Amino acid sequence: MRDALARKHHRQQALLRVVSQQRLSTQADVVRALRRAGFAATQATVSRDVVELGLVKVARDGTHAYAPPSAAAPGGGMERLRRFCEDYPVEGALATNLVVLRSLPGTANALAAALDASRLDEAVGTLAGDDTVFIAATNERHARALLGRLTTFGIARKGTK
Amino acid sequence: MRDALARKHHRQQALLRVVSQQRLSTQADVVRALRRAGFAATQATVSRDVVELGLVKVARDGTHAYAPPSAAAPGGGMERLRRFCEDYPVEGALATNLVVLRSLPGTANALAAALDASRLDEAVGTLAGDDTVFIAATNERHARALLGRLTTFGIARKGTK
DNA sequence: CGAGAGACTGGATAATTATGCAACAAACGC
DNA sequence: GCGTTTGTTGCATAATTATCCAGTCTCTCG
Repeated sequence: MRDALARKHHRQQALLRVVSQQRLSTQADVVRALRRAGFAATQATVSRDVVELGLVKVARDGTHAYAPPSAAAPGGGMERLRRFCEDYPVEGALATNLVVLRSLPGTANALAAALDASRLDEAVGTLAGDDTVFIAATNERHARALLGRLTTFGIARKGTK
Repeated sequence: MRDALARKHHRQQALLRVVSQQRLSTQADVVRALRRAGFAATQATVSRDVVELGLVKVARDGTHAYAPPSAAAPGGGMERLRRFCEDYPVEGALATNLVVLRSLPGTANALAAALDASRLDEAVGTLAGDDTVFIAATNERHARALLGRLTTFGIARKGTK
């Protein structure tokens, strides 16, 4: 399944790119743009990606267009998290409404700080130990969504569910 | 037609208000919220208002919700606060008679200054740290009212509401 | 005053988006 | 290995949103 995960990640990256560059007013447009970029996906998949990436559909000058989340546009605090995940191997697991992340010993606080700076909507609070971070979500559904978003930063899903 | 114009304006104001205060995930929800606020309108009209006001439908926490773009109604010396909230994501929470706001690291003082300049009646005093601002109200009732007003500026309510 | 233009709205419906379901692939535990 | 669990996707379709069109109201001009 590593294949599928990698494909998904690449597709979502491409998705962010095309929506920020072009004016795409429907998901069908997005599908076409992705196809031109070499990614095959259906409208259903795009719809799910939109949720996971937190994209918005804005109404502007009488028309509509998809856009990246405003927080991500000005290079919001998420850049730090992204860099962290590039520098260190981080694994994420689900425990009901809790997302449990494990990184290298001594780096948990830095990771938690980066998470806080990212202002992830689903996160109610974070708690860091030495190499482990707990992220509390309001419920299992949100925790699941949160972990999904984190994988877009390069965090690897770990079993133990 | 003066009537119709005024009605439209009032409705759109109410629309901005309900959308920034509640989590409305469909236009049908919006219609119901408006009706509770004393405004009759159909989904078709709401759809048009959404375009006119530049509202966005954001995907968050795995669900969807309408939100103000970053523009809202006019105010007094509150313009600075409004602009601040447009530029930075600010979250507000309630702690008895205290309103706790969190913004991006290093911006708390600017936020507090903007709050002071707004001369909010309910605020007895403000105290800024690095990314957090405390606003003291005389009592819980006032704190609650204050947070409600702040949400009309685009400050997101944090916590179970 | 009556005709015409322009603004706003709702009903009906076309267009678009979200989701239940099933299929399949990978990872885990035994 | 083999059964179980989790994750991703497409298809079909339900749910939601945008828009066409007609009706009403008001203002303006002749």
